[in-house]
This record gives sequence, C-alpha cells and structure tokens, in this order.
Amino acid sequence: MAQAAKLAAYSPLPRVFYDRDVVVVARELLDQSLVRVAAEGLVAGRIVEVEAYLAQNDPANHAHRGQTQRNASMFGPPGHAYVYAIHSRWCLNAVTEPAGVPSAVLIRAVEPLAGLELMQQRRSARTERRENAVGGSVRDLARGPARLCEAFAIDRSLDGWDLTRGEQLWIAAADTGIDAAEIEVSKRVGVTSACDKLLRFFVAGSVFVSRPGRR
DNA sequence: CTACCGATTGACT
DNA sequence: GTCAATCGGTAGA
Repeated sequence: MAQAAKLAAYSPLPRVFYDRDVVVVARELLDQSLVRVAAEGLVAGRIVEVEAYLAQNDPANHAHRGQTQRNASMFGPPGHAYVYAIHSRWCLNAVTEPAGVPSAVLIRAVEPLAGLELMQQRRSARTERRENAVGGSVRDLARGPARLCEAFAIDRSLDGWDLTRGEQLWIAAADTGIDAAEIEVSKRVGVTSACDKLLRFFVAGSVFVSRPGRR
C-alpha cells in the first residue's frame, strides 16, 4: 500500500470523540488504530486493551491529589496525550472529558498492524546487549503500556500532543464498532489503590492483550 | 537537599 | 506464582 493511501486510511478521531465520559471513550477506543509517524517511518496497531482513570473518587488517578507539573496534560482539553514515566518506562494516555476534568484512558496494548520491523528494531534496542535476546515475538512488540511506547517511540516529548491533528501521533477511526459481547471487563492492572474498580476493557480472546482478566 | 513510591517489565521458583 | 531493577515525580526537612 502506498504511503499516501495508507495515511488516508488513518483519519484521526475528532475532538468530540474524546469529549465524553471516560468509560464510554475507553470502550470505544478498542478496535481503533494507534498511528505513529517518525523520521524512521510509520507504525500502527489495533488497540486491544485500555483502562479508564476517573476524575472523581479514583485514588489510582495521578490527578487524584490535584494538578502538578507531571499530570498537567490531564487538566487540559480532551484529545491530547498524557505521557508519564513509571519505573524508567513511558506510558500513553488519551485525555478525555472537558478541560479541567482530569480523566484519561491508558492505552495498554495494541495488535501490531504496520511497521512491524521498525517496532522490532526499537524494542530490541533496549535489550541488544543481551547476547541471547530472543529478538521478540510479534506478540510481545506492544503487549503492555511501556512496551507499546517503546515500539511506537513515545516519550515525554509527546506529552500534551494533540491526537486529533493526524500528525506524528494520533488515533484513527478504524472500526465499524465491535460488539459489546467481544469486550471483556476486569480490574485494572498494577494499581495499588481503588483496586476493586472494574475499569479495564480488552478484546476478548486477543493474544495481544497483556494478561488475562481478574475480578 | 533526602526519602519514598510506583497505572512496569523481565527474570526466576 | 514471586521478586527486584531503576529513576522521575513528589513531599517533606
């Protein structure tokens, strides 16, 4: 597929998509395409796993104790990226709901669709010192929020980036809407507060999901 | 300035 | 299943 045709097929979701309840946006982000264009080329993947972080009554949300330099993007308008660091790795969120309402959707895993070689290169860069590195299976290229950011070359320089521009980093409308029956719900992964909330959504049966659901 | 913590991952039992 | 590496963000002295 020619590059121009490829890009035309990746038209960005509009701001109104993000300007809704964070749980609604989270569920509807499943099956859409995450697209990244950098100097080295284009990579894209189908979103198969997300988590919602609520503006109200959610201690697991980084914005729970108010605005700081780190989480400022969450307080901005919807449709922008919130990129944060954890354990020396990056994670990508899409900011939702009106400006001033700090909610976001964490993109936890994608199924690689395009630019697999480039993803492989970026992912192996971290582990290239290991002689017997497995090289990484396609399944593991973007299975997990920090792996995904590595494969997509996403770091703090993209914090606050406008995902509706259709440049560098965006989410493209790709689906005809997946059946609610195909969406599985579970507790969020790794959170140590508000662990009981069922705010993780993933495509049932996908091998590209980071781990099975637990209630 | 120091001290603590974690929306993770990869290695290991 | 368990465990520790590792470092930016945050709070507090």
